[in-house]
Amino acid sequence: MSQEIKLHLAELLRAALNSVAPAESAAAIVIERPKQASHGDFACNIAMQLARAMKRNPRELAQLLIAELPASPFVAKVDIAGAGFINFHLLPAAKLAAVRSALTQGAAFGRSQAGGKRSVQVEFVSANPTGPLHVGHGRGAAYGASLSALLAFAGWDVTREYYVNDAGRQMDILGLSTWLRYLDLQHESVPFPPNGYQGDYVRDMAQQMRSAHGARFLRPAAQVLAGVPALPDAARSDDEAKQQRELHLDGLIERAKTLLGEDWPYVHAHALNEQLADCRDDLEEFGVHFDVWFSEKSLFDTGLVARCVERLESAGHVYLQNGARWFRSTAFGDEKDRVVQRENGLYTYFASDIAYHLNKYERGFERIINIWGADHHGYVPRVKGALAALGLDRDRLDVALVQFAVLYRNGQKASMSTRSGEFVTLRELRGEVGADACRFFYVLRKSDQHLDFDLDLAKSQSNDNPVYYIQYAHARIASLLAQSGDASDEPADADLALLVNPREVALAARIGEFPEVIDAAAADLAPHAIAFYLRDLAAEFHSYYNAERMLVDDAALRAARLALAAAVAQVIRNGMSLLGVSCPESM
RNA sequence: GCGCCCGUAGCUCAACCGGAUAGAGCACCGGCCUUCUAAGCCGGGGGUUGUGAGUUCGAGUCUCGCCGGGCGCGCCA
Repeated sequence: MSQEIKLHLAELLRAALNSVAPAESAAAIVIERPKQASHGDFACNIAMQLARAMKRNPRELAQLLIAELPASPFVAKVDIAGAGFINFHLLPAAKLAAVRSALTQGAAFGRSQAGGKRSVQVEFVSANPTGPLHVGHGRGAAYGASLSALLAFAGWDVTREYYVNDAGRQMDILGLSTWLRYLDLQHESVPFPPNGYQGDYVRDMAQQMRSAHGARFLRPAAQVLAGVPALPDAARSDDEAKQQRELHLDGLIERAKTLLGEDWPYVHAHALNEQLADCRDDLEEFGVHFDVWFSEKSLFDTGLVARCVERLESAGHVYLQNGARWFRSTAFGDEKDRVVQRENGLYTYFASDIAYHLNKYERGFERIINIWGADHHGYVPRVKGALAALGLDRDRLDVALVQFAVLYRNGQKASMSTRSGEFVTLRELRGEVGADACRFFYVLRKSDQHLDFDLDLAKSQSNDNPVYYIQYAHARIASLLAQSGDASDEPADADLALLVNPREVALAARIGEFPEVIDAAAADLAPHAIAFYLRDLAAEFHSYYNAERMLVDDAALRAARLALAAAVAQVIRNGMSLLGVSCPESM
């Protein structure tokens, strides 16, 4: 509704401009919402914009424009304010119309065609399946899920995708760790490497493996260590010692592959599948769904990584140095050139990532959005550079960086160390504060801002908690509607003209803003704007509810007020569902 | 050292891509439950938007310097 009004007002001004200043008739006319209610419902700064070029006083110019404005069935009055703003005040009926729209359109109210059914891929979380998701992943999950829902609501054809890093050394380490714990269970103990995965979930997998397969993977401990470089003294933390620990780990992986032979892929896959399944369950319980789980390994299996590097090479963007192949990313805006194939012949993670992005383009997405942790920001120029080098339009890719979330408990930072498996997992967080509060708190900040996650606040069943504040408004309305129970209160039939109270008209106008909020939030990739809007809407409703009685004796007025309340509830449901937060009928 | 991001009320954050008197929540102070859910409402104090300049009708927003914080600068992923 409000978009149509905006267009309508712009047309009125365009007509006025044509007669006042034909030379400037092509000027951009921007209609905006004033912050202050006394400045009307919409405002335009065109008079100030043109004042200089036309050498006129802006207020005078505004006066001339207003005089030439065609009549409108929506506008109550137009006046000049400040330095030359033209302020439009709408008739109450124009604002109350939003109530009817919300009720008739229901769950579709606010939906927009802005995306034009264009395809967009949103890739998010994509955590290594080497252990439980932690609270940092949770933020990416919440943001990605809400953003995806928002884009879909705004008319985009959205594909939600998780990139599974199932090809690299980290997965080998997980497989090895699981196998060593498995041997341990069978009393073939090898000292567990300090840089292996220490968490209890690894022991759990080992236990499962033994239950399912008995001694199938059992090998003598003495053979596991044969020929493996020794570990340095545990107390040492210098670079050389670190290097030795990595060599030790690589040696163990080699031994595992040799000793297990054809059984190694099974152990490897078992660990991967277990972790992936766990991750998927975790996310499902968080209300986060994916359409595609894309395997990094498949990029190697299909030869796309190799083809990709060849394609860069034949385009003249790859050179050989010290036995490695380098992509000349500096030619495309990166700080330094990057290795794509190492001296030992293995491709780097960067190489498979280029292939992955090429694959995204080949699948025909018109737009690609990557949601990455902010620590990857330095990675953006090289990926975009590689796309440009492949002759692709790098601007089809947007990278949304999500800053870290820091948990606070009793005003103290909660530890989040990944060492020795002692991190706060997403599952623990959900268990402690609940999925609704989690989802809401995660998106209550702009994604590129650091997030201080106050556990005590998120948990509190009190008026301090913004999640409940909005849910409470919804529950109150549900209660009202349940109590009316009168056929004559059917909201859709109500005579909205009876809503003459300024609070009621203002609340209706707020409802009418919802479609604009959706479009703006989608354009900015900013679901937090929905959370802020819903809080404002809830506040305005609570205030109205306290000031006026809804269930009055006058049946017609009662129906009108219930219609207004029902419309508020509908908007709350629509907004909250985009954020993945429930709307209880009672609290 | 170089690059990117960020400094807004005591705290946590908004501010419709340059607009009007910079707004919310928490915390603090004072009021409102025999009537629709008090997880609510009403009122109050609190700011040189880190800092210095510049751009213009107009700057929290754009440009540059400085101060402070975060992240990144591997033939790791």
